[in-house]
Amino acid sequence: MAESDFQLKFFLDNGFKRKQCPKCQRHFWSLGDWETCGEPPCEEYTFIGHSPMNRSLDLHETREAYLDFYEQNGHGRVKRYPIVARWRDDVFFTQASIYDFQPWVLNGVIDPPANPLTISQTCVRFNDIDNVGKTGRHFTFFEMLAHHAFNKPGKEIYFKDRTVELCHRFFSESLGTDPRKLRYIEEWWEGGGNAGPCVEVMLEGVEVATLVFMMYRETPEGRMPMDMTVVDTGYGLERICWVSQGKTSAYEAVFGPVLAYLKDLCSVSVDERILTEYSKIAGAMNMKTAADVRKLRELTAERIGTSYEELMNIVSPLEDIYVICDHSRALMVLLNDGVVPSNVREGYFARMLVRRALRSMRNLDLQIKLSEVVNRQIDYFLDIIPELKYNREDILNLVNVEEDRYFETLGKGKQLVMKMAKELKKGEKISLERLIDLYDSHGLNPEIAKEYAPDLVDVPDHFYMEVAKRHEKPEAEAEEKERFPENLPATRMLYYEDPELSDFDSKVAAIVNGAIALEQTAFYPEGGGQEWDLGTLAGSKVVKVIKVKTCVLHYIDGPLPKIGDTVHGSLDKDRRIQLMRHHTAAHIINGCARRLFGNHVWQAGAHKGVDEARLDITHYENLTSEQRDLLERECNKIVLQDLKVNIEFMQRDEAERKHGYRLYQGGAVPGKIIRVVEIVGLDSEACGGIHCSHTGYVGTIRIKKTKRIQDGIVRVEYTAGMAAVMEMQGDKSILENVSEKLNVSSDQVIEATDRLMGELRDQKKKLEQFDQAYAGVKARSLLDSAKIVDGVRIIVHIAEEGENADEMSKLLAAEPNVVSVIGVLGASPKVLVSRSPNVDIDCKLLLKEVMSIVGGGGGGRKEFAQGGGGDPAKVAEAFAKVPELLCACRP
RNA sequence: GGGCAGGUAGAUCAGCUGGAAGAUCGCUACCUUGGCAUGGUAGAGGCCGGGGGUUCAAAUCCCCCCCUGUCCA
Repeated sequence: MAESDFQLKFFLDNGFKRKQCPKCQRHFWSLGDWETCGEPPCEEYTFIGHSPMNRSLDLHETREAYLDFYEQNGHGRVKRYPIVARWRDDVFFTQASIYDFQPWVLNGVIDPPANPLTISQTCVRFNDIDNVGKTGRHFTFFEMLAHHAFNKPGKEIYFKDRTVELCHRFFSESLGTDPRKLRYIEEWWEGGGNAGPCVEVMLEGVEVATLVFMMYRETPEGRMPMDMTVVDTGYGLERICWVSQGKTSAYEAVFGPVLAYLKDLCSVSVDERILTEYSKIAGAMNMKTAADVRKLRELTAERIGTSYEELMNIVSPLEDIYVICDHSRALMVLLNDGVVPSNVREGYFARMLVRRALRSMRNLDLQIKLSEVVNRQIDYFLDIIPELKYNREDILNLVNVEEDRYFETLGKGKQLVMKMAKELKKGEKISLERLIDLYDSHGLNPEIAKEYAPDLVDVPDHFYMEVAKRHEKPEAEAEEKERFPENLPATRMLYYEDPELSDFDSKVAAIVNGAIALEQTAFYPEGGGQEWDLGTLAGSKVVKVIKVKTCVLHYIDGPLPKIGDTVHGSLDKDRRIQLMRHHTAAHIINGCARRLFGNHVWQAGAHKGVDEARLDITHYENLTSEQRDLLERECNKIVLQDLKVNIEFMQRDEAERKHGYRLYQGGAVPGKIIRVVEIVGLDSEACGGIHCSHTGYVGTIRIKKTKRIQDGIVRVEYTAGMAAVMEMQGDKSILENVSEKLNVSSDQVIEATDRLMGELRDQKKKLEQFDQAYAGVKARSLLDSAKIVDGVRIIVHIAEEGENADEMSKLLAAEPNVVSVIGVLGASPKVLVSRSPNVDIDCKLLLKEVMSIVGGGGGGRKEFAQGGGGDPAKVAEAFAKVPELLCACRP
């Protein structure tokens, strides 16, 4: 970072002065005469109770004011991108407006939807979730207002000067802020592999915007200048709204009717003075643990001259209300954009929101369902996120399902706590170790555990840090990806122009990493879960075809041609057709599943091979066999209706207007122009795959099996076309085979199998009965011929074929005055020693003596012992000595 | 993707450092009563998630897999 980075013409021409903050040492620019940079903790909030703006705006008005201003100033207004960043594999959620354009716009693959552009991007961040409700300014869900400009060489839009000017004019002209109140802090920004100078915009103690000027790229060789420089701004919608209203916290400003509703339900009254101080101190604090929160409260209590407890009584219900507002809002957007709550990945965050919100509702003793709150959020956002209208029912259903699941978890947790309580000694408490266990393994947080057992649980301040410690582990190393050179030649994709084309000629454009890049190709590369085409190229077999950016690379099993050679390519047509059928079938299944089960159904992954294919969909429970068959019937109805499949390259805006965000099923590429595959009346997806022109061409669709591969995701295994026929024939031959073996006709197979299984069970039982009876007879005869020593019948017996030694041993011991030693010969002999309860002999000792002769091991109790191993030939010898050994085993 | 907990009768769960699979509820039949609630007696119901290993012997110990729950990214 250099001083020259910030010597902007705009600052210099307009009389801005550069100063250094004496507290944080950073430099800042302002028209006003300020001592410090203005950012907490160097300075406190100064707007609460008296907004610096000339009008008070609610959330929606603030957003509109912003977008309108930039639209008036030559920016294209762009609709928000989904909150699930499906176009990226490095993050789950959209966390900033620039995410919308990474990596595809920034790396130059596609053009931005407008340039310059303005957007209000829905974002969600979970790293500060513990601060939500407490600091007055942290949210999980928020909107980032932004204006972006992408400057390509020779096609400059604007950079630092214009950016700062626009920002300054927005606050001063549009919102009517005294321009002297704005302070611009010089900073440096790094992230996502890019870097550059940035300016933090401070207003009355609040950072209302950050203006980033991306101009460097981090590479293994070091920091390099970017070909394209980017204006990346971020304005906090919620913060601007807050400042404009001058309320005690951002929550009071942005949550609107939902906050009013909850306050009304809980009948909380607010002392503005307390909240103002609380908010000011919170603004200056960095809170990490429960102890920090307590410190915040103590400081506030001290400042306003009240006790900690009194302050708690006022503040904590409000905090819970804020949490509910925030989480219900975030949930609404997450669920609307296709997240299904689960225990992994994106879904976990939705689950976390539900559970945390429910916990707060519990603290407040609210007797309503969470879905009721979400429902009100939907009302408030209906005009901003129009899809909510269609998704409302589904969103509420998901919340209800998740709420029920949480109560199940709580129920189980309660049982566990009760069990632990029983095992504790008097005066003992449940250890920290076990509390962490309860939370980490069973989802029961210690606050609730304390509710179940108030006297047995102490929750330490550092509890969640202890949990975090458990998860500290060396990170798994990332897989080394194959590197390709920059600037690969773009390939003309003949498969899009004519899907029927199977033979073509092309010049070789380049040889890259042992693969051929052609000027044009009919070979479809791996993509969208569809396997690549096979065939021949330049006289050799094609092994693999992939796409890197806009270049298709062919790997062949043979000598490589030279650059500039003209080569002939020929596809395996049958394979291509089968892949097409499976791909179109995937869209049909996806569309039907959504129709049948709800709008939360999205594609979560897919694979289309030749013999079989699968589609993973988001859904909260596995399909029943009835649902599976229903889905299969619906899909085949679509096939029989022979619907038209339209494929069209469209302007992104137009495509979204026509089809909505449903387009982005398989990881959408946000470009200016997208390829839309539309099954008329059923499903439209942005998709690069090769498809059938009509659904009838797909042929029969068979849904083989559905499986819950993880919480929230159901895998649908299916086949279509010839693969389905092959499978049906396979099933037929299995049935034939079985009916032949059972010697019945195929429609009697079920009956015959039932009968057979019944017979088997009866036989088994009869055999057991016989076994028992035979053992009884045998035992009796052994008793009759037993040697009697001192009134005790001593039975020493080597079991013959068919005798049940276990049973006999048991029966003998049930008679009075008996000691029995039974041996079973075999590769490894076995010895059982038992006695009547009234005989005082140590069976274990006796067994030990016997086994010391035979050679194996054994063990047991005084009443019964068993052992084995050793030499079977020595069993008889050992048994002959039993009478004398017996004397040693008397007490 | 990683960590942790769990999988035993229809349900809820015991089963300790390996040694002959249990309780409670529910189910069936019978007894007690004029009938019901109930009480009593008897009975049925188990590949101890699957596969491999150690051992004379595995529900129990070890490894792999499957399933469920949970926490973290």
